[in-house]
Amino acid sequence: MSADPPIPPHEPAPRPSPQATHPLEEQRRKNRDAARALGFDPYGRRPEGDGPTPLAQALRLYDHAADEAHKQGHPDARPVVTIAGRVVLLRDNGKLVWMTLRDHTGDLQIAVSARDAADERTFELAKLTDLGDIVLARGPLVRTRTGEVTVWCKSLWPAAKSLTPPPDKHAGLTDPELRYRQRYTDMWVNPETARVLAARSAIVAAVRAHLTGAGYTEVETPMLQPLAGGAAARPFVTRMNALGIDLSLRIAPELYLKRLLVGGLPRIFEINRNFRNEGLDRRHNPEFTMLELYHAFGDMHTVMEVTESLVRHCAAMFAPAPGSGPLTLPFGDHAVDYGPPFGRVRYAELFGAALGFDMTDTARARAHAAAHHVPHQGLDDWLVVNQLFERFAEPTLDPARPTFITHYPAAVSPLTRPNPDDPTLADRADLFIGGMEIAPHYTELNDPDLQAAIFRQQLAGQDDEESTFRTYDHDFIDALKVGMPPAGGMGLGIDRLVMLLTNQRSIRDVILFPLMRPLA
RNA sequence: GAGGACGUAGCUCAGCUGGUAGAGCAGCGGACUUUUAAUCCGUAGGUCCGGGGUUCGAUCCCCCGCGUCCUCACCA
Repeated sequence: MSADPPIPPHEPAPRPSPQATHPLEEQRRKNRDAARALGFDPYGRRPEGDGPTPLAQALRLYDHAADEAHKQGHPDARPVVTIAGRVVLLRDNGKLVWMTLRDHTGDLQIAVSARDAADERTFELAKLTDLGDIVLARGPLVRTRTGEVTVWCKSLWPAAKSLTPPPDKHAGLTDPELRYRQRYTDMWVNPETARVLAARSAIVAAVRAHLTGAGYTEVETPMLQPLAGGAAARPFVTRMNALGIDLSLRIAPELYLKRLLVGGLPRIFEINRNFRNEGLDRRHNPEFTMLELYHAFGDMHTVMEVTESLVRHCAAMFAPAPGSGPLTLPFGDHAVDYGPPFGRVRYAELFGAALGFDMTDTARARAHAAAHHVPHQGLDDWLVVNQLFERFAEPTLDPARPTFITHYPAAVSPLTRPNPDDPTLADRADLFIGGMEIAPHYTELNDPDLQAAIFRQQLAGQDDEESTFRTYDHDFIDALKVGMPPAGGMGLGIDRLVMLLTNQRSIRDVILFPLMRPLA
């Protein structure tokens, strides 16, 4: 390998006239053009060989003995590396320019000395480099007087000019709006952002590996659906020109996954986006990522075990001391304990403890709702009870202890099989962690007549804004008539899981590009 | 959808009772070959979110709009 520029310079590209270019950008254009005049391509090409060594890896290649030997005048045996990174700090010391480079693995310092650079123009390039530029550097690894491993550059090449001035090198980019709108800047300026987004990838990969290893098949079902079913939510509607019909973006994959159970796939999961036409807040983005999983010849308890092991498995990846001590991770002011077993509490029990009366006392429930400005007018009794439950009972759960709420009322669980011992209860369990609903679990309904009756009943309450189900999916009933094996099902909010495991209080911090209102 | 807070230099932020705007970093010029948010000297940089109103005068007070955040509602 030679130290020659990996790319030939080419002619300066004609640039559209900058009518009102910001002076800071104008200066950077000048610096870029000056580098061009030195014979460098400011938008370089791939370097020779296998490409640059990641910074963390380059750092580990430092050879102390070789460095010392060289300092005492012995032949130079120091490892030479080619690296690339974004310039995040720049200290021009006259005839010696220091830069801190950053890539996805970390930071590494380089130095360009007028004495030791391969040629004068390399040193001149260092003087023309701006914060935010991406550069390629090549040279031996040394340790400075103050002990920092540094690439002592023989060569330096531009890889990409940054015409946009970067945020404050110390304060960084803190304005949430700018962070979300300019994620590309946020990602390299704020290491915390990079950490969270890398964690998200790791979590999704771990979920896939864990489930695939446990014998589940990953499938993909329609995002565009003639009838958006499987959950209680307003869908987004879009137009399909070729068929002249409206389609909904899916609110849940459930009804399709169950068709696959009918078709004979016994253990399936899907990780994909759902779209719900509702408001935004700290816990809600209109599109969010959901894991949904079905297990034939299982039930609610089967999939609860899957969730518990899955969540614990993912939590363990972020535990400070893997394999030893309690498995706790911080979430806000809490230390959430992911150790076994997760808590379990019956819906009725939690309701009674929080409200002070039995949930079957519907008259009292209505009175209580009225007294506390909880929506109740025009709602069925059970929906009133559920309103009270969500308002007063859910918050009494310990946020630091993952807990399943079990034995939900059947009336608020339309796709769930009623409990065989008490048909007013549904075989459903919701996992709560950190004050958030993370994953519901169900023993699925596979009786087509019962399902059809529930659809019809839900449809009857159509004018009622709170009515949970709006559509009668005939094809789904037809599928159930073919015969669906008994099954357990669950859905797990991936974004919320990532929030928990990375200690982020806003869902927008775990989504690469959260929805923002367009600028005018 | 409702209420509250906020919007000032590229970034992070000050700005008193209404009197025409400041700092740090970044930039530019200069000094400096082992720096660490380098340092030192000098210097430039503004639609005070937009529009209207009150006032002799508005970054500041009032109204409307836009955007963000927080709380609530819907929802997972």
